[in-house]
Amino acid sequence: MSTPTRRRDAIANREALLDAAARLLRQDPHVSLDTIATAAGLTRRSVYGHFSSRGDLLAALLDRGSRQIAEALDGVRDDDPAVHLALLGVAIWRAIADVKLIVRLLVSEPLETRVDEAIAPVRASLREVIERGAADGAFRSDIVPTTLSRVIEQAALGVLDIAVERRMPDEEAQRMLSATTLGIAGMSWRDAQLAFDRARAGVRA
Amino acid sequence: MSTPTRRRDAIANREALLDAAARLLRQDPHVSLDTIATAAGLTRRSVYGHFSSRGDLLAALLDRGSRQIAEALDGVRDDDPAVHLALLGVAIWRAIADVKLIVRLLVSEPLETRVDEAIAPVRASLREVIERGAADGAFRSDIVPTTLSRVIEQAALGVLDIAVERRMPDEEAQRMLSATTLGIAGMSWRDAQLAFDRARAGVRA
DNA sequence: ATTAACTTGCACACACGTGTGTACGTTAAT
DNA sequence: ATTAACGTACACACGTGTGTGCAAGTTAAT
Repeated sequence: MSTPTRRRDAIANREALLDAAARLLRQDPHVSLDTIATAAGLTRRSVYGHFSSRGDLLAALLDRGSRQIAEALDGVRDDDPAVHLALLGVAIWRAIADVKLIVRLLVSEPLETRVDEAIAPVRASLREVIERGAADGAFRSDIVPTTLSRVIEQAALGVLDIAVERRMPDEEAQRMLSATTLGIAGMSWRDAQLAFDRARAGVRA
Repeated sequence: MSTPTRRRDAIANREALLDAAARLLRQDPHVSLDTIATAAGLTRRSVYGHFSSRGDLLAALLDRGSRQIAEALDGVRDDDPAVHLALLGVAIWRAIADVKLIVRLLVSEPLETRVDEAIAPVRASLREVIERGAADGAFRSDIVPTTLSRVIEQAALGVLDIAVERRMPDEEAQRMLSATTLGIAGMSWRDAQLAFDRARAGVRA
């Protein structure tokens, strides 16, 4: 038989490991496999039944995250740069949870190139909208788009930290994310609010 | 003699250790004492001549940082909340470099209470100016000051990361810091620019 | 020049994390 | 009910980091 006959409790455990890893790595990028395994209801030994090494687990986490991001990125497009940026925040809000920690791993793990690959589409989308907004006067033009998008990205991760830490409801987290990104982009908070509302209206429709 | 006759190369080495620790811990909160010692031009063994343990070194770093912050905080005051916030960023730019990493250690090290104590004055000052700005209409009022100041704090740390990583000149880093903080606070980027320029003029005078 | 402070180099014990092996239970498949 | 997949419990080797002891060297003091 060519069927590897994967048992369904096994794939559930694999997901549980990835979930636990995502949650714990967010707090400390150096959590031990033992901690992760225990949190997932397994033993450290059995982790190696799913992943050949620690790095392999991280790589799997990265894959899952980037796939989620790619999905979230679909359908995000608007002629108004402000609305577009707000949409970007809303769309990514859930997807980025896993990838957030992966950015943190940039320093400590030897996965830099793969991480860059995974985040590249988001960065590209962000830079594009920043440039467009600067061109039509909605966003600031005193900071080069490359730098500005990095700052926005970093700040957005910070907001996510706070949102997670305070267990904010989705709506509030999204509003905060939009307030932060649009604010750094250069908009006054009243204009940013309008853009966010228009973005939500568009999503709902 | 009650004089412990501290040798001046010893106190220089102690400073070198703290400097190296500040620089390296910023990149990775788990750097080994060996790495730190070598970067400071010493041996791991001799570290224990200055600090009784790893935690003791971190505590010393924390003390130095909070003292620097307290100094930087003096003389930061302005009737215009926007100018005040911009001034805060400029004043803290250098001082916060050491403390930034200490915030990161919040997770992994058992220094939480001391860290909170060290940062408390900054947070208080930040919250005060946020409230004042919201009251007079310069800043946003759709987010509670407590949350807003946390977001600004987090974003400012992110900007510092980028500034350090890109080796930005002081002037640019300060401008970016002000652009970020004032932007999240709710100002349009043109208004924020004006406030920043006024802040710099005041500092220069 | 002599003393005391400081640093070095080596040694060791200890804790913790990773990766692997093996025998023995459990659980999902057919 | 039987089989194969999966998990557990114990084991070990290996690497890395911490904290300590001690003898010998180097450097700043007086």
